[in-house]
Amino acid sequence: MNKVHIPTKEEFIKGIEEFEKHENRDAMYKVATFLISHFWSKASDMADGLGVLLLTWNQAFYRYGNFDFDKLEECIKNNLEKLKKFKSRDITTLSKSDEPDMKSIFTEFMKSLQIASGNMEGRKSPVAVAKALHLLAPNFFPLWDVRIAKVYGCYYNNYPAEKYIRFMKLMKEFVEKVRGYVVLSNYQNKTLLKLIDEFNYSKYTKGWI
DNA sequence: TTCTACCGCAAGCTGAGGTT
DNA sequence: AACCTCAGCTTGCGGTAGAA
Repeated sequence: MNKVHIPTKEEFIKGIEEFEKHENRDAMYKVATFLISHFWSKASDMADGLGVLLLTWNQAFYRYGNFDFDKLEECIKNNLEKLKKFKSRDITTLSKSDEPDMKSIFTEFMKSLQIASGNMEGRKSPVAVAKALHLLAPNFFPLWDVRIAKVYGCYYNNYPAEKYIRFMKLMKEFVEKVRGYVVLSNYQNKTLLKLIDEFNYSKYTKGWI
């Protein structure tokens, strides 16, 4: 399915409500968001902030072994200028000319966030990359997981960066359609992309609605 | 009461093997 | 080529039943 199903306002809000009812790890998102914005441009502290989220939310992946914080710090340093630009952007401004930068940044984060030791050394996680990029540019990079990616026809077993770009285009359309559904200040100033992930997670990953 | 063994599970990934 | 399904992987933790 490559066509975006746009929910009604009622369905959308129901998804967000169910997420908040069932999912109690959301505190990590707030803490990590604060750390990233507070320590912006200090790559080492930013890496710690990302770690807060990744090692909790993405525990299903990192239970096999952690990523290397030094590598992540290096990756953030190398991409800080690009990240700064994306941070100030909204996904609705996404254009074809962004694709080379997005692709290279996705690929570099994929390398730096791979499992760094143990039997599963080298294993990569496109889901973790999206979480990291979203924290760094919360109005520009969307969140996904395997179930959500499949529903939107963006399953990432091959060419994950390309699939993520495809997913971004779909989420851009989603944002444009549901913009008027909610007043963000009623949702602890989460971004629309975060709320969309809560909806997607409730509907497609968990089947709560 | 405390120790032990066992079960179930987690905002996932990979590969093989299928279909379209 | 793209896409999907599903078993298998692997670790640490909380809960539980039963033994010591």
